[in-house]
Amino acid sequence: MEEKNDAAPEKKRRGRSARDQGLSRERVVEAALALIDAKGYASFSLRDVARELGVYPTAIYWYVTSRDELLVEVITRALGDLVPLPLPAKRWRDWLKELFHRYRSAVERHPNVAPLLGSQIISNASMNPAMVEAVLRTLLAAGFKPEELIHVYNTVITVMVGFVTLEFAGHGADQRDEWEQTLRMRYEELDHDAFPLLTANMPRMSNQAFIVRWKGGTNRALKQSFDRYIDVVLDGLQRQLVADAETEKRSRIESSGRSH
Amino acid sequence: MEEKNDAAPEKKRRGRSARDQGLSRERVVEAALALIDAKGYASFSLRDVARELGVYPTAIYWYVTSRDELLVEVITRALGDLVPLPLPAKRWRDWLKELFHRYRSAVERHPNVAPLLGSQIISNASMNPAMVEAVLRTLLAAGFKPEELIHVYNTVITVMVGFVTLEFAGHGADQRDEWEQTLRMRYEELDHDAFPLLTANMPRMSNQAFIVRWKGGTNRALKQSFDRYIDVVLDGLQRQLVADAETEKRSRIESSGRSH
DNA sequence: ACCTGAACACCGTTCAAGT
DNA sequence: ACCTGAACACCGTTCAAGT
Repeated sequence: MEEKNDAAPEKKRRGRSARDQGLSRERVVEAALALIDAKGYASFSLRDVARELGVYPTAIYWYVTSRDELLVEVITRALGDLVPLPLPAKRWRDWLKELFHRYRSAVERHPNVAPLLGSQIISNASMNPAMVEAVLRTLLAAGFKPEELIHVYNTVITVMVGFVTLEFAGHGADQRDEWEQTLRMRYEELDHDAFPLLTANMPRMSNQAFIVRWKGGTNRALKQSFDRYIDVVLDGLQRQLVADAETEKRSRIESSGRSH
Repeated sequence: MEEKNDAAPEKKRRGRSARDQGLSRERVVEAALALIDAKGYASFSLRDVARELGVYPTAIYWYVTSRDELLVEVITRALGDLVPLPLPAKRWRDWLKELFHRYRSAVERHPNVAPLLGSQIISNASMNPAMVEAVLRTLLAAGFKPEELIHVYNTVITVMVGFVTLEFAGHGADQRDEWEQTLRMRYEELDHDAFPLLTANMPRMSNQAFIVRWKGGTNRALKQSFDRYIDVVLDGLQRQLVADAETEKRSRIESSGRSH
């Protein structure tokens, strides 16, 4: 147990010498992200941030208007710049692949922010329009039609966010120990007759497949799955591109046939 | 503002006549889900559940050991039975499609639970092994090789969970009004020269595309995107299946060629 | 302008006590 | 067995006051 008190903030600087030249929005955000990295999101509090900075909790409000606004800034900082350098139009697959990898790397560096990525308001506010613009540019250049642009765009964003959220959310130093046992036992005591495939595949699935997980930490199998997942989606998108081009060609031939 | 007090629980039954024949785990979970449906997840508290049931907050602990355990039960109840009826092996695409639609429908009925789906521990604990088993059976029957089963499985789970989490999370009666303004303004004041594609596509994107959203509520464009997304992934998976079958056939021919 | 300090209205959870 | 009742150690946020 740590000593926590509501009284005067500690005047002794903790390690990184807080409050040396006063607070700033930057330093508040930095401290918040550091706390989430260290102790997880579940136990995150503004009061802890204040304690870490050696100030009263209410001092935070001079720099951010609410907890949510602070969290938006934290995610923005954690994600960093996601937009890859421009590539020739034909290399749209490579460009998207790099975008996905950049996003995953960012979350891998700050896995405890993952539970926040599911929360739309916070997630939306922390993504910058430049990224949206760049995705649209890439997709249009690749040849996707304006009418279906929105659906392809939505697919791209889900692919970027969905897997990684699931991969990293709910880990960290939080309280996982109790759940670890419960979940592990649930799968250990599984009936072989009722769940033949699941029990047979337990060695290759446990802690390497979604749902069948109870331990945190990074995991090579999931990284592989992520790459495979990306390839599946890009294959699917390319197939659509080809199909569209063909129907277009066909309809051009038909209409020119009619006109003669 | 509602009247909230820490004193004695209200004895007057609220609407649905709470406490008629005593509490039960079932009734606690039901009340919790009803509260989340009505007021959103952000403001959810055990104490509110107790108030709704007309008991002291601590009475809840006779039926669940913690807030997290209650939330797991809530998700389990909200998701319901996801496993589709068995289909012939060749119809694996239809089976998966129905699984995805069942999941989406469940979350659509209880959109306020969406932020919880990102949190692994809760999400994992609320999904039953029967679903995992059924997915494995379908994928193996479809012809996916045991070595890559885990990656295809992980892809399937992400597709099921990822899009819908993003689609519904962060909505409901919560506190969205303040953010609504902030986000709307951000996109309204966007520079046309710096973001030509985004500004040009605002009419078809605003509140219908991920990130470029500020209003809650269900949305037809996103449902369409979901269906397109599913098709893209299924196309990608089928392509892999075909590619695998071909390399296998080729290697069989080669080896038989060598043996003769 | 920037922070203190007190206060308000909440939380989840523990534990002893009642019936 | 099931719930009350008090208590503990927290929260986010508002607002007046200090410097």
